[in-house]
Amino acid sequence: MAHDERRLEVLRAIVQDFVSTNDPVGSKALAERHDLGVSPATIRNDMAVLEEQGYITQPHTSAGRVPTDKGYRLFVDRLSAVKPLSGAERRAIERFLDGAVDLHDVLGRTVRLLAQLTRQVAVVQYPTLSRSAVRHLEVVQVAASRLLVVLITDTGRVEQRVVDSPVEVDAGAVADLRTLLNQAFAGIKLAEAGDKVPDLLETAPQHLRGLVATVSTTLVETLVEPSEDRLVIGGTANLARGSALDFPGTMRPILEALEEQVVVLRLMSEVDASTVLVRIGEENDHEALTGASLVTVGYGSADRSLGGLGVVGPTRMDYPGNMAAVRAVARYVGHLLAES
Amino acid sequence: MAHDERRLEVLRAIVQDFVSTNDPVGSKALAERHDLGVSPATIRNDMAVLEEQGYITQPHTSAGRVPTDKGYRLFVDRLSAVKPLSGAERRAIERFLDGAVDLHDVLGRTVRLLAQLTRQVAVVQYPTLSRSAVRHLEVVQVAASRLLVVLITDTGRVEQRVVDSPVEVDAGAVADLRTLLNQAFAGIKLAEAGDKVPDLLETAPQHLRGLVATVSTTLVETLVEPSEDRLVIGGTANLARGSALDFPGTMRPILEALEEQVVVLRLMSEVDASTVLVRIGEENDHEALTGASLVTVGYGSADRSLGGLGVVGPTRMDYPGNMAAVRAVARYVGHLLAES
DNA sequence: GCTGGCACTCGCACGGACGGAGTGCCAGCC
DNA sequence: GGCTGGCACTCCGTCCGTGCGAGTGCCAGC
Repeated sequence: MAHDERRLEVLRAIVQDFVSTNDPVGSKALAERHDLGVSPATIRNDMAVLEEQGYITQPHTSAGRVPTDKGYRLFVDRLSAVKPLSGAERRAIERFLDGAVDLHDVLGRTVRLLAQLTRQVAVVQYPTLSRSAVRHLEVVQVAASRLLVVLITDTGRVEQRVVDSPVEVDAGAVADLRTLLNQAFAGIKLAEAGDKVPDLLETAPQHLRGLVATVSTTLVETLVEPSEDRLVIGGTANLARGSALDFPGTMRPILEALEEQVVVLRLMSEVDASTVLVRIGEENDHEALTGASLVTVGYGSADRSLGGLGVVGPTRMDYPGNMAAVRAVARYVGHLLAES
Repeated sequence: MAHDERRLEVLRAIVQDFVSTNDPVGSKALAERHDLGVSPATIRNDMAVLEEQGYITQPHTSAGRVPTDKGYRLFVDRLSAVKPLSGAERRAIERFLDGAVDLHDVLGRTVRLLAQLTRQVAVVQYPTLSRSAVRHLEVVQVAASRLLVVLITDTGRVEQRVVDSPVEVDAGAVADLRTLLNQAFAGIKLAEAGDKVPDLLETAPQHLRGLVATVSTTLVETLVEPSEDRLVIGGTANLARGSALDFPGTMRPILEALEEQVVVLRLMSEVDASTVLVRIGEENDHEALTGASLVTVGYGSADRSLGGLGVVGPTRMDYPGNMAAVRAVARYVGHLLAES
């Protein structure tokens, strides 16, 4: 069994060296840079086995070895210790995020912070609407038969919809509508808001029914759609850093996938706040991302995940470091949003 | 003078050919592809003059000529006819933008549309806050001494601020505060909101003064800052399209400048709705953008510019096409926002 | 089961040769 | 005076052959 253990040690060394140098790593360099206690020849044997098992591969005969996706996976699952953040990094997180004036600002700072800490592309999801609850609904009249309805959630999101009323409305009707909507929906999770509509319609006074029906169905329909979930993306310049080195093809499909927010949103839908989720290369369903890795986690309080955040980078990334950064930032953002 | 005219014609041909092929263009190819009515030898003479005047240059001896920034400038100013959009493009604009549910959606669609039409990076600015007027202010209590103030502008922007009150407030105070704020600020341009604060404080009942002061100064201070103006950016994948071909250095500084929204916002501050503004290469103050060109224009109604939008791309871009697209989109967005 | 040695493979960098595209200039022509 | 065809020249990009170095696999020995 000592064999197996050393072999894993060799794999770890290969991953670490390759991540830091971006050169295929050979047996000699490995023996020099790591205290494996054996000679290059022995390492070569181990490498041959690792290659046969599919954990590493050589770009061409007589080049060093490079980890495969499977190799990275093993590394992440069994070989990487959680790397604690440095004090400076912790302080940076606080300094960066404190003083944000609103949700937009918090998430904007978060994405910049993450991009800076990890030197990767960072992605932050707005708190999911369907899991948010209504804090307040505001109705503003913008024209005789046109209303602007503003939804404020308990997570700080503010959404607006313009609704055309079937009939002209006056100030009194607007006030009544506001009261009715708030009575019906305040404190209710958006995912469950639809269930309240029948009740609401019943209690509404006759002359307001049409208006209430229009407004409430518009709200429920357009706000619960997952496409309404939003993303903030930052640090795309980091993609261009190693460009040719990191992404053998081009980085274009990745940029496209990021702009196609739906793709990333689907990935985000799987996160939860307790574990950092790592997807490596081919593990990604989406074709454009098969050359990339994602490190994601949910943020929010213990009992309630608000949304996800994470980073996207080459498979050749510093997994322990990125996992630590993503987790730390998510925790801090979770606290921040729980407070407000 | 016939000389001069033909020389300009040669410059136009060079720009057009170079934009479409990305190869330095030689005298022979020019004579073949354009009806200039003279032989390559003559064209060579003209090219020598154009080069001496600084409109074109050769990457190296015995390569074709390439337009300089100055050459593009002349082309844009005197040689390019406004290229009308095709019917399909016009229809695309309408199809793409109609059906947007709110401001966020309108601008998101706009940026995607522009990126698609021009195949460049597109940038759209949110309606400037300082030029917007207050439509409504809403106050929601989130804790004993913490209020959420929501500002709705006549351009459809919704901004929120959390304000910590110096004293605990009750529901009545919140309602009074709401009324006071709306009385004071409704219809007022944000840029002038600061002037109203003293009046407001005077008319406020004694027991609300502290609260009103805190809230109104927070609003005025944080909302009038130009940094509060926002940008939507899209089509960054287009940067990667020609990458090495279009941007000799890397595209990284450009991505960085785009993320550094302040840079672009400053550029946007100069636009107005009547003329399309083109900045070519070195004409850009910002160093990272000296290899790029910007085509921008303001959007809004005739009497009032709300914000700017435009595209960023290599100096080697289709200026007439991009100018036409940018202008058409800006017009349509202007109408759309004027309605709501 | 580990190690040192050795032959082998292969990619890459270097350098010279070649071809092609394009130019500038000049003499002649309209 | 201006345009044109011809010509010599320049220089880039490509291709090919060589040498070098890194790295491997295998084998015999400890």
